[in-house]
Amino acid sequence: MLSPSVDPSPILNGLNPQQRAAVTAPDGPVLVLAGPGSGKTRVLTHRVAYLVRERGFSPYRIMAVTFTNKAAREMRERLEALLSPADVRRLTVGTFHATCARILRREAEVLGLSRNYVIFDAADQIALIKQVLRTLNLDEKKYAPAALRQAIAKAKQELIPPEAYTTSTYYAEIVRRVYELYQRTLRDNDGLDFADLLMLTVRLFQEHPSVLARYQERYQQILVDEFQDTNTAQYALLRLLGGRHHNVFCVGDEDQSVYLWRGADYRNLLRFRQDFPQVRLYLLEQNYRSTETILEAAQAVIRPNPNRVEKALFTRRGRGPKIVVHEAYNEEDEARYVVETIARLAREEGIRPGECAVMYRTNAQSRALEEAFVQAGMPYRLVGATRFYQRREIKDLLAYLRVVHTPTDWVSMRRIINVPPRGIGAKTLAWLEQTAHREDVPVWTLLRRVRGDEEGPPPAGLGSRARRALAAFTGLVQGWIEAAEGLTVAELIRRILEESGYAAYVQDGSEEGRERWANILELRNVAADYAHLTLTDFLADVALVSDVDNLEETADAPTLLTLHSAKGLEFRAVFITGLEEGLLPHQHAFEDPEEMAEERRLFYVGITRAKDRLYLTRAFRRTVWGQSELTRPSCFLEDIPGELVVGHHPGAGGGAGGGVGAFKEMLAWSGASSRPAPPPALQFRPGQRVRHPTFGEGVVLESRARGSDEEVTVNFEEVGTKRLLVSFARLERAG
DNA sequence: CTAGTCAGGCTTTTT
DNA sequence: GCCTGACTAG
Repeated sequence: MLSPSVDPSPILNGLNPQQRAAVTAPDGPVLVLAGPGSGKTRVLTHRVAYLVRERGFSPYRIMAVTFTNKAAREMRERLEALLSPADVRRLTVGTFHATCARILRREAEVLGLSRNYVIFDAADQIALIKQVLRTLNLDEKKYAPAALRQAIAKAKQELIPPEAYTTSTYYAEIVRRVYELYQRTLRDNDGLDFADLLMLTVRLFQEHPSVLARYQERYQQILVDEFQDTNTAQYALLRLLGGRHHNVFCVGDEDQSVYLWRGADYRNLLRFRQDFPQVRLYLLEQNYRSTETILEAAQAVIRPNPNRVEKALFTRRGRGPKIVVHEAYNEEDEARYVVETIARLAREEGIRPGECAVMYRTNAQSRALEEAFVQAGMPYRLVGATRFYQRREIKDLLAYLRVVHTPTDWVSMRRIINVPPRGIGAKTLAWLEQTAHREDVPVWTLLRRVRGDEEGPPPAGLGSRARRALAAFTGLVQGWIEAAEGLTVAELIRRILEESGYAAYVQDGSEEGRERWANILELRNVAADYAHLTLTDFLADVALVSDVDNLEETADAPTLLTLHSAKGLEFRAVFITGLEEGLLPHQHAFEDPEEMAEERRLFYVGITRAKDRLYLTRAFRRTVWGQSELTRPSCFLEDIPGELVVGHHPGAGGGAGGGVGAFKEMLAWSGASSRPAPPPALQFRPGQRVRHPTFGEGVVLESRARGSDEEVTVNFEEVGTKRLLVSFARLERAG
């Protein structure tokens, strides 16, 4: 293991020549074009370590920008092996958004911004847009808040403020008017949305050259991961910050650009080469992740995309097993196939469930999969969909905290002013909004007048019941504001939960209520973990974390996630489900070749997550909005060479004609006959007593072969009837 | 004012 | 098929 040739620098140990060249690149702009699994993160990390240890840069002068918080955390962890803890702490490592948030907090005054601004996430933005629509007397049925949000975000990403928003259509005129009032209301509430974080930082630097100069001097080395995903604002930021020292080190892969819709522009790769003419180019073509079979399939899938530079990717991992294409009857059958195969992989190939991932195009597809996992009694980890921070109870509690933090935040207050119900209804709300608007004061001021805390015109037009309800609510908030000073965030949460009646409101005795309460306790635990954080910091951090960031590595359970969230991750076995026309590629892509190219890249990202085994599945019938419909295999499947694949390869066309009865379809569905199922010897019999580690003891009701596995139905004493797969559920005979 | 029922729209993808 | 918003009875 010990090599006789002593390498002078441990930082370069174990790097291949291509990686080494990139890591040791001389000063000046650098662009590393890296294929999937080529050790991008490694190169980035080692470059940072190299700059500190070999080139003598202070960690304080280095900024590394990643795409997700998870990537940032991973980078820090890797750096801890190469640098001293003190050095790692002094580095600036984070996402664009988090980094900008910090800069803005520090420089708030220059921009005339409140230092205690609150970050509005997508749901908050929607709520605010709805409020704006009401004020402007616009019908939210006609002007979808989600579409308006998208339009506003797009403008901000392109650094277009409301006053510069030009319009040529009636709809665009509406957008402009909504954007204008949205932005004003946002500021009145001391709020910044995601796009603001970037746009305002760019503006800060553009309009205040002395501030820019300070940051240029501080960050002499800038490193960027996933460069292909930068949008106009982010790129402008890089250009500004790197404008003096030109030491911008970008790593990216245009074939993995999947955020066009979010404003990402892979043409920034070209722009970068124009704006920094002395840029040095490095290629990383060796793939360390996947087998030859998987890598070849991936390249075959991406090749048809126009205007790309072909990379000569290669791997030394050997051929590996073939890719399995599986056609299931419907989405439930597809999900069962996935669960059973994961079980089989664990049994026969030593691939742990935790090393498997199940991917899909849309979040809606996760339901059928989840149900299959639950039925089999197999734990799973779900990324996205019902995101923790988007759950109602979490948003409610955060709204309470925000109100205590900034009582003039009407968007948050509106959310919880009557949750739990305390007699403040629609009429009272309308009165508050109108009066506040008419007198041009925050609602909070009005509330204080109602309670008599503040001098002002008497509140006319309020009934005595409403008045009492409002005064009581104001008293609660006032109490928390006063208490907040001396309390940790966790203690404040405890008090709010109790005094607001929210605890009792959630714990209504139902199963759902228990779950919600558990989520609330989890948030309180998060707060307790960060006991040193002030309420301001806590709220800021919470708004910027996403689900992938908190992916626990420990539990041995498969991960369910969208293809988008899969970026940057790797798994021994990957299942890509729903390979159907209209789903992958998605319906929206058919009119626009650009979008179609992005769908292809998305599929490419999915394939290249797999190290050893790749499964591509589809359902012959799929339920869309409660209607079961026939599907057609994804056109992408045809691009994978037949010799890389076993199983059902399209070409003969799976879709049966219309007017065929369900029974005939079942026969026509080739998967039905081609599934070999040698029934295993059954281990359990009805009547037997069994024990399960989490469900406790129970009696077997039924046991039957399911594929190559055994499915047992058990009536547990504590939790009732469950269906379990023997290979997963750690079921023992008892009694 | 609340709690219940019902109709209609909805699904890309996320920092 | 699920969630949101509108409507209705108490």
